[in-house]
Formats: sequence, C-alpha cells, structure tokens
Amino acid sequence: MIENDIFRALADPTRRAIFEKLAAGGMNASALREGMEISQPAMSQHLSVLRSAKLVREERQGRFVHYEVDPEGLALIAQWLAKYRAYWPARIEALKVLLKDMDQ
Amino acid sequence: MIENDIFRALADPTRRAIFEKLAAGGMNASALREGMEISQPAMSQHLSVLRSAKLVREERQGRFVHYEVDPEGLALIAQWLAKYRAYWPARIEALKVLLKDMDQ
DNA sequence: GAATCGCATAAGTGTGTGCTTATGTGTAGG
DNA sequence: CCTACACATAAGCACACACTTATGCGATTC
Repeated sequence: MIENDIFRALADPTRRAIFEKLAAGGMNASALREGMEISQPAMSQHLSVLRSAKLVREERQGRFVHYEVDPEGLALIAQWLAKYRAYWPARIEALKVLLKDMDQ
Repeated sequence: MIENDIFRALADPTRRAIFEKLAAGGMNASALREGMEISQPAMSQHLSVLRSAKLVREERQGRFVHYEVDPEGLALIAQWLAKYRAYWPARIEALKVLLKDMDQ
C-alpha cells in the first residue's frame, strides 16, 4: 500500500528535511548532504525510502544522480486529505469547493 | 514538534483505520473495536497516539469516552502540504489559487 | 457498598527502523 | 587502464514501536 509508504517516509524528521531541501530545488545526493551532518549511506537510504513513497524521483546524469520532488506523492496525500474534507476547519472551508474538481 | 507526531501517528495502518472509522462518525473506544480484531489496551494506546497528534479528541461521557476527529490535525497536514503547492500536478493546479487565502 | 463496566496504564517482548562500517558498481579523467 | 569519484548495497547494532498480559481507576448498577 503506497499510502503506508508515504506516511512512513514522512514520519522521519531527517527525511522531511531532505524533502524540504529538494522542494527548494532539485540537486544530486552529495549536494543534499552539505550542511546536513549525515553520512553518505544514510542519505542514500533515505532517498531510497522517499523514492518508493513517490515523494522523490531520480534522474541519472553521468556519474551523478539528480533528485527532485515527485508530484505524485504529494497528490496522493492531497487525495487522502480530501477524504476528510468534511472535518476541515471553516478557515479553509473554501477549499471544499475546489476539491470537487479532484473527484471527477 | 507536532508535525512529527502527526506523520508518525499516520504511519501505522491500524491507526489510519481507526481514524477513518472515526471520520464516519464519532463513537467510544469499545464501539471502535467492533469488527477490528484489536485488544482493548492496543486500542487505548492507538487513541492516545492519535490524540497527541491532534488527529482525534476525546470527551468524557459518564464512564464512556466519546472520540471524534479533531480538525486541527488535518489542518496542520493541509498547511504542510500547502508549502509544496508549487509541485502539485496540474490536475489540481486550481487549488493553488484558493490556498493563497490560507497564507494570510 | 460490592460487583461490574469502560478505559488507562505498567511492564515485558518480538520486530522494525535508522544508523554505522565495509564493500560493490558504474562513470569520468588522466 | 587505472585511479578517483558519486552513489548503492550489505551486514550488524542500538533503539523505537506495536503488541501482549496484568493491574489500576473512576463511574454505573444492583
């Protein structure tokens, strides 16, 4: 179940930090490590988890691997969230209308 | 960090099932167990986790405890998701406009 | 007021997770 | 080619997590 992979992937603060960094712009694994105090294997493992959760996708570029945010994972979260839109606070009640388009 | 509590709470399939059941209508802990093959202590512990994640809230009713979905947790997920709206697929591109209201 | 019910908490246990060190694989450069 | 580089994978370990059984605690019921 992909839903499980997604929430499990996001349950780790280090992985959320990696994802957030990638959201600011795609880059390779080494660049991601800069200023993050994380070993190379650990980063590789985290990226693997994010990849199977469809939160991140890779593209081989020579001997580098370019990573970037995969919209598919985010869309799945949005879909999950949409199931419970009846409970969303009034502050974002307006979203309900737009989300109807998603259902189609 | 509440964000951590939320994603960790949702990382467990049993807890997501409990949450989904509560989304269909509030009820007490015993009623939640029906048809779920889960022990009473396990249910109590799951509810405790969901509660600290602001995904669920309780209300004492005599010797029963009524549980229901807490919109606060869902709103926090929506906020987290909104941070990455630049990457949402075009299919729900329309949401971007509405989410601007959430920012202010 | 004693028994029962609904639920929480304590303590112990097996499994999963995130890290480490070590090594493998593929690409680029001299 | 042969070395260096970017990254993946393997194996082991400490800790967290979800479960169990046992017990506690407050509220109802008789």
